[in-house]
Amino acid sequence: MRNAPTILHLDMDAFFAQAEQASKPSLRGKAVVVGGLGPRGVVATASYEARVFGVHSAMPMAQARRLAPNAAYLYPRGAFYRRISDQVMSLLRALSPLVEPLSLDEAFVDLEAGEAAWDSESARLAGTRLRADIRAVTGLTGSVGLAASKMLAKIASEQAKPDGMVLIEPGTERALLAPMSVRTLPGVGPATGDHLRRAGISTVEEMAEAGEDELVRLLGKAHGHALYAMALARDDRPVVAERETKSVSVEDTYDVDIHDRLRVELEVRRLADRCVRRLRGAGLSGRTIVLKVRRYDFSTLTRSETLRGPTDDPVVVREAAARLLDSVDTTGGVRLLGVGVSGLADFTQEDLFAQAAEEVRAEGPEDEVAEEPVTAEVPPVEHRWRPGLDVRHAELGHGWVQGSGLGRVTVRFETPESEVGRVRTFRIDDPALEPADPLPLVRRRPDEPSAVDKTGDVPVARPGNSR
DNA sequence: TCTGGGGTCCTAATCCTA
DNA sequence: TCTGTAGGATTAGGACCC
Repeated sequence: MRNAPTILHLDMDAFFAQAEQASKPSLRGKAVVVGGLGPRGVVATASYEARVFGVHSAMPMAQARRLAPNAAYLYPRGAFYRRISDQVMSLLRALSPLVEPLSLDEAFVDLEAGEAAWDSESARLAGTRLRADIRAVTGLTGSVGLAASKMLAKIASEQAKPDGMVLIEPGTERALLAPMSVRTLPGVGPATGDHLRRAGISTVEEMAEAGEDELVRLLGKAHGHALYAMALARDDRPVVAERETKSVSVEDTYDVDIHDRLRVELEVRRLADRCVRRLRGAGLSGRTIVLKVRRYDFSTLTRSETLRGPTDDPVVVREAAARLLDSVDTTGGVRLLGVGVSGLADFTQEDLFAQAAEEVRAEGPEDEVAEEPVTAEVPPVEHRWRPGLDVRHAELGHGWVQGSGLGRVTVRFETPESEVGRVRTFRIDDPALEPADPLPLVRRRPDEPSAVDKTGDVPVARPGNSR
């Protein structure tokens, strides 16, 4: 492990919720919950104002609504968040070539590799500048952790939240970790946490005292060794810039359980097509097809089949998924279906099954179905006016959907840079109203110096919308 | 109103093959 | 040809992460 705190972990604060608040002035300072709004949705992100009511990620949306009935509930806008994420990641890559994104809103940066920092002093400076740059470019706040290892940098950013920075001085790590809950360590979730607690181990110190052999006995070889090292604050994992994809999958949870076997088969076909579209979009093909079924009682099973060679042929994936479904009993109903492909290759090999399917197709008339093109799915009408979506009205300009139902849609007309806007209600088929792209959160004038300018001073952060 | 979606990694059983 | 075995590949499930 290095002896300078030059690994940086960035974590955007309540990212989705904060982005929505920055985008919609009327939501600033208010409880905002982003997630699935259907009957089986869960919370993706809750703003800090919503967390006061006990709402947190992964909580069933129904429970969140009971706890915070007056919060704003919004659908996630993935493309919008991705755009902001790209801006943030660019700022990180300006610091170092070694940037490891963990998700849209989190990443590790090896500052030493980028010669952006070499000791505590320079690391602190880099972190401070980065936070200011993120604020200037995106209008949002992120928290920064600095330490000599990934694990500690992540723990530091957790402590820094929201909108802060924490640096863990080398040498102080073990003392800092000792009193913390075992759940602080990466890789200790609910199951492992319970397991350890039943063995009388609840703090990191107790873990270290238990010893490596005992942890291996309790948790298995890989997990035991890894967690013992973590408990001693030993973590040599490097920051890895390019992690290649190992699998591609899609899944859907249905609002009500599906009982009809034909409908189940139809859904599996659609999922297979969607999965292949994603696979091809990434320029990949794969050998192993996986079917996932979650039954009415939440029991989950997977079935997989490995082909002789990689494929990205929708017909081949559809047929494999259908074969796998044959071995699954779906009486009683299913709540979720999923199709995935693993064993990926970044080339597309003409595989034998695809060839066979091609030959059959050339002959029989029943291949109308197999010929069905892999087309984009058109969203159902009721999803056009999802809460949170940006819209544009011919006369009233830019706004967002506050709610819809009973043939009406309620729109608030405001933009990231405007005052809190007014609300108007329209018929859902009003021709003056159409979906719109999100507006940028920070408008950059052409003459404004770039926030990434290395020689310039730290840009002045914009006022407002901190969370 | 119980429990999303997209991933990764590990383990253990079983099967195949040398 | 029969038998035993070691090791890799496949399969299924679970834990964890954001």
